[in-house]
Amino acid sequence: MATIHDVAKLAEVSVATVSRVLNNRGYVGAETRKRVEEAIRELNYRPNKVARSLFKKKTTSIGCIIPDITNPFFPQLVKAVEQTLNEHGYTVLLFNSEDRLDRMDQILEVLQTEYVAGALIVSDQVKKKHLDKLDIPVVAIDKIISTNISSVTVNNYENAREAVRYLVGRGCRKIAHLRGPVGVYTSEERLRGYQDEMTQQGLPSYIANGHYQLSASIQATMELLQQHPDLDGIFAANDIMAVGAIKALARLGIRIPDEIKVIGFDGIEWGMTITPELTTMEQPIVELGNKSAELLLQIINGQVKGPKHYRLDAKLVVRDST
Amino acid sequence: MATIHDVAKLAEVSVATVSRVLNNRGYVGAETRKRVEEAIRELNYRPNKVARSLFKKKTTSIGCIIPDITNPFFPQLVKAVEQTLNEHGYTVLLFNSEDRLDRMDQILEVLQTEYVAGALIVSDQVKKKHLDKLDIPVVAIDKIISTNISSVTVNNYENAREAVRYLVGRGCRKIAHLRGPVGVYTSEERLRGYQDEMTQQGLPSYIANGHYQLSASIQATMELLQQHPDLDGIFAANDIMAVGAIKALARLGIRIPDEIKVIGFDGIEWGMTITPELTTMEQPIVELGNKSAELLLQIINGQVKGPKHYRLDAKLVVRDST
DNA sequence: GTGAAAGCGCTAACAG
DNA sequence: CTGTTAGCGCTTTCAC
Repeated sequence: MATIHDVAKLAEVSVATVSRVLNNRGYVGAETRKRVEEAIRELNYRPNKVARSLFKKKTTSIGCIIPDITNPFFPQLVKAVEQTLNEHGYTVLLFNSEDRLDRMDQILEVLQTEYVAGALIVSDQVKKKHLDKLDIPVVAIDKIISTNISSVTVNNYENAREAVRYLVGRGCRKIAHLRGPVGVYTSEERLRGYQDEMTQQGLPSYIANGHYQLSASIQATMELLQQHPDLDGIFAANDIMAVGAIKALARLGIRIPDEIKVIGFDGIEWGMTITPELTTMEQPIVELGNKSAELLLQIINGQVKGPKHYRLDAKLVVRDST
Repeated sequence: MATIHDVAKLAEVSVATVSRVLNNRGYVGAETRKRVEEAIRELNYRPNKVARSLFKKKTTSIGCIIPDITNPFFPQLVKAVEQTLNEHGYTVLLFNSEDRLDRMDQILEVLQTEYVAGALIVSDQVKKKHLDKLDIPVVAIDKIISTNISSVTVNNYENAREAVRYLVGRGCRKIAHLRGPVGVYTSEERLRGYQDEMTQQGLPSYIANGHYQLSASIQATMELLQQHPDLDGIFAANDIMAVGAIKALARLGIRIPDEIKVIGFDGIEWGMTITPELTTMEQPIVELGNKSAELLLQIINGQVKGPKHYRLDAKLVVRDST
């Protein structure tokens, strides 16, 4: 690998001049610039990022922390994030935290000593105090960590109400909710949306916990129907649980959507592969990823002052389960 | 952030001594060591990785290049890789290449200038010559790039034959193969396995291309059955296509497994959520990821000389589709 | 306009 | 056993 010195020697200038043309900063004579560019090409020179980082105390890597890479929602998100970041010359350092605080502490320390330029965090466990130690720009995705930490989230509450309203509009009156795990931001918001809408509609609530998981939701659905055989609608807080519900209903021999209608939340591809295909509130995952990455970049470049909070909307996608 | 100088000053020693206790290299008096450790703790000092990397010309990041993060197979792989690597103090730099060569060139250059310690690559496009430029250790996963580049793969050929044999054992005689994309290593190997086994069994072959994709495989299955209504078995080269086949069969009103049996290849969770649940050749994904990461680490640490090639076996998992 | 030189934080000879 | 020193490759004052 050629260094800046090699280029300087070949172009018969000082390293300072090479650095100037590299960064397009300061005055450089047209003649000189040409000679330098020539030398760069000839040596196939690429500036060493590590050396640059040491001086700048900042790399072009962005830490991206997600709780569970095997949940299909996150890879899609990461893909969008990665795409935007790569376009701007940044690189993604990926961390799978399992949303465990001890892992998180480790990760945050790594981010610090690796001089990452910023971090994108999806976590229910991280609180403001954890982030206070580190002084790099952060954007929270999908959950709000604190009002003074920027975020891009989905309108879980309102969109959940919309899902319920849709079911009501399709004639459902006894609608159960398969809720996600306790303490998880999105899960609590969707639950709140369900409850408020049911109350406003003057309808009774039936709630079971499916923990955002397949097997748990199958179990939960079974129990729900045992206790309330006359349910005519299920609003699952995510698609995986909706798939579980449909699986349980199939086992019980209950016809969808005739006897009972099912709607999910997320919009993962998976929902389209089952029979009947799943109606769902589709999250704008790509937009969520792009927007978060762009916002972070803006903060890094100082193009934006205080914390910003964006809220995107999920969109109803009607398929065969309703 | 405290630097090594701060520690040295507080402990009243030179930076060299601090460096020695940090790296556990060279002689350090017991008394001195204690004072240094004390100072480190007091200042909550963490060595700066970037500075260290600049000197060593090597970071503790490992580049991980995968073709498609939205294919559930890869996130599972990345998770296993990440886990092993993190345990050893390494960090994952993730790149989604779409398996496009132009992206790949960019990525390889980044790996170079970022001083990554090594790379894990899943790609059908990358050839030996691309990797020759860069002189960092590489392990190819899931595909063999060249005999002198280490690899960890799955026994696609033999395991495909096993899948076919199983179908034959269950009484199938007219077995079609939904093949993956042309030119993709795993896809070609599985196709070869299918063909050889069918020939040996003295059975006729029926092949359609599902491109490893859901929609394409639905289409392909429809056409297959239109031309050969008497098929009694389908071996799909991956689970996604198997899911597509099952979906197509459902539309055609063909009963599984009574009229036709379906087996996939991969073992992704998805296969368990559809009805009927999918029989498949389950790949040892976690082992694949762990093994690759370990091998790479060994190469990095010089614990292993020439290129090594490991081949793991997929395992038959019988569920309801056969 | 351009160059010399200091320094980012760390490691590894080389002395002593 | 411990300290001094010279860089790793780059950027940025500060002179000229």
